Amino acid sequence: MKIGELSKKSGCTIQTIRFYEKQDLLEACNRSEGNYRIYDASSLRTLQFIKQCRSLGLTIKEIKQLLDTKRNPDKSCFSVNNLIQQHMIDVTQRIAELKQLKLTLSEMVLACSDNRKVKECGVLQILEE
Amino acid sequence: MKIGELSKKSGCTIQTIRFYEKQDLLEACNRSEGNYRIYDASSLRTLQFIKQCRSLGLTIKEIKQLLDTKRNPDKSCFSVNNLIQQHMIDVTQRIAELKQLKLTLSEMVLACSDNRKVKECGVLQILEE
DNA sequence: TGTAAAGTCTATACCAAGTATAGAGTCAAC
DNA sequence: GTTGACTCTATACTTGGTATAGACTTTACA
Repeated sequence: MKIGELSKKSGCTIQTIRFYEKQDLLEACNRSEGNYRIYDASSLRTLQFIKQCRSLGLTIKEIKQLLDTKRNPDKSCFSVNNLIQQHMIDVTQRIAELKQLKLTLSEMVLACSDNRKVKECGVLQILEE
Repeated sequence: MKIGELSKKSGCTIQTIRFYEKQDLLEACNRSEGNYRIYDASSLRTLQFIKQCRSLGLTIKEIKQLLDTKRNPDKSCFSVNNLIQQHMIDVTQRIAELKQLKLTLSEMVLACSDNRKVKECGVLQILEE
């Protein structure tokens, strides 16, 4: 299949597919006579894997490591578990930060009301502290 | 004061201060004979305000709007309240997304254990679904 | 007074993970 | 034969900084 079809089947844009190839996430595929990229089912599976990983927030570098790991089926999967666990710790940490931020923002919302003037604005006063 | 002192007092790096100036967040300040930037207490206050806003996750564009608004003390502060409320909605939304992500990640962690081989890895199996 | 070190200047490149565009070539249908 | 859809490469742009090179200014010390 050509890149347009792969794009539709995977839900990635054409640009993104080419971008992943340049980043060595997707290996360079065969080309048609007219220099069009020709993909097969395996390309689609890899792309879906990449997309899944990206939706978890893994970086391209991390996904590259996962893809490398997958090429050695008999090695230990420790690094995979480790990556996911560390990522979960990071996400947990980020949630905590955002919750604190939300608290701060809610205090700011309470500190003012519409119909005030800028010079009386409770939000700005907090921001100037 | 020169930029190094402003940097220490504000906690922003020298590069960041110059970056904010280029982005029109900090207005161009006076220069010494040797072309060094010379700041005063008002620059420091503005910079602290910017830093505070950035710590809330406001974008440079949004901060610029706030600074513009501050220049008209007698106008309504509606836009300020609106900005913060919308930002809180976004943060709330992001927290929900991250919580869902954390759930997914925790399922993945449970799906595997160390000491498995790559071809048996529960995490990779989920990622390949 | 000379010089070395510290501070500052501008301009440019880099990061992540794409997105957007221009300008050219290819392919299929009518 | 030509129109339109598709694809190609290369390049620039996004965000919020960070890092660097190479030059200039100022300060400290002998």
